[in-house]
Amino acid sequence: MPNSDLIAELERGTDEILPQDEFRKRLTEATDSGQKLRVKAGFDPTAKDLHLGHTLLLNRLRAFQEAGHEAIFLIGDFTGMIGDPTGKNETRKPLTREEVEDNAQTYKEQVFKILDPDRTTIAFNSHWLDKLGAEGMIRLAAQHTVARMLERDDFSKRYSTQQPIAVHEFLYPLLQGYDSVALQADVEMGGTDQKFNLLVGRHLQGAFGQRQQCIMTVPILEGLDGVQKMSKSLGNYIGVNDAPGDMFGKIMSVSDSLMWRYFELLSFRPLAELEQLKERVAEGGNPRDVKMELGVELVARFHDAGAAEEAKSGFIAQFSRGALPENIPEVHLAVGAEGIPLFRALKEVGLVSSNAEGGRMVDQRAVRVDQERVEDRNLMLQADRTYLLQVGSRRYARARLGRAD
RNA sequence: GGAGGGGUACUCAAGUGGCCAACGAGGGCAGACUGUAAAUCUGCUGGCUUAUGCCUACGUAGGUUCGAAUCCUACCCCCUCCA
Repeated sequence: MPNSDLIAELERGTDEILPQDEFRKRLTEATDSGQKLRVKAGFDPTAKDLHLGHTLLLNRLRAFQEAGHEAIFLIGDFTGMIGDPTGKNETRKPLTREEVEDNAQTYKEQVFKILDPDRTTIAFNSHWLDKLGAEGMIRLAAQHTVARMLERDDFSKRYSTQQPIAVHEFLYPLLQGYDSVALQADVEMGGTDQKFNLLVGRHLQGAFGQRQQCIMTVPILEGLDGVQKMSKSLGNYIGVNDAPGDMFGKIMSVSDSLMWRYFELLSFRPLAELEQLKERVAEGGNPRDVKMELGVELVARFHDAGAAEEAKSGFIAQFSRGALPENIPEVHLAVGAEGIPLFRALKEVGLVSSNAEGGRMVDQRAVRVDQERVEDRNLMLQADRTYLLQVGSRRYARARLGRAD
């Protein structure tokens, strides 16, 4: 019989567990009989870089691992070629075998920052889906009805707003569900947006005469904007591979209300401790300082404690005291004897994407040269000199001007 | 297969012969204010430097016209209803 602390730890940060009493029952059974639960979480190999949103799931998986259960990290190399229909109307280009393997490799490196490699089973669903064949596919498709497919929130929404739905998109939930059959999963977890797919897996296991998996959903983490879900394509993410300074900076740029959300979902601190932090702020403590603690915790998790402290002090130096960042990229430019106008140099150095934008930035008083604000876009930068160029408060470059002739 | 609706910039969305590089909103970027906060306010948000200029861009390809996102023709794609 697992104690209630363990159950709470496994269920921490989840959105829904269906059916919950069955889950607890199976957990008890497994503990009593010394059996391991097979806990599956699938990942689409199209996204190469994991971000903090993905880690919510990994944290749960790790909790199961620590409780002695079997974590199955499923790489959807086959299903990735379809692409989960998440409302984007762009068609995904199929990945080649090499790309999939390449992505899988990158995955592993990132995933094992959280999971214990010795206790993780990695599976590729092409293993069994390649062999399924047209006949198997049709048998599979016969297990579900169009009406039930259309129940999926995403499909019904698109259907009613006259967005296209391709037939093959219906196959995705079926295939993902079949993964659970092939793996004989006891528990499957995913984001709340996966609920439908997870339930299809449960349904299919029943159809194939298996004991049906329990499903566990974790919340979708909001991105840096605090509104949309964290995703790479929206550019509002914190990647697990982000450099310590970037990671820290991104966390600091988050709004205070989002900070609490991040604390709740990402921090490993006990809930009681979070209450204390909230109290501290309520009593007049600066939320910024609390945010720094979150930054330190997360940077330490994905890098190490030393990097975390460095990121923090670097941040304070740069933004609170206005010092220059440490690693300013240096770019060599070859210019004529007359030099180069500022707006053009900004483009050449890569700080802006076009000459026109460079000019605009200067006009908007966003540009500094050697730390002095410049308002003349035509300012000539001389050859044989080095200038520190700055656009806004985050974009820096050192331009070393050599002679072209 | 038939009938109808639709395809405009990062997204949504106006525009139905010149005043359109294209209203507006969102997003993004920048400035002010700050805690690199958030919220708010302001500006910008095709390219070529410096041009009453040129090029690229309103699904694709042609055409009409002094002039087209707007009109015509063909084609492609999406949606709805009918079969």
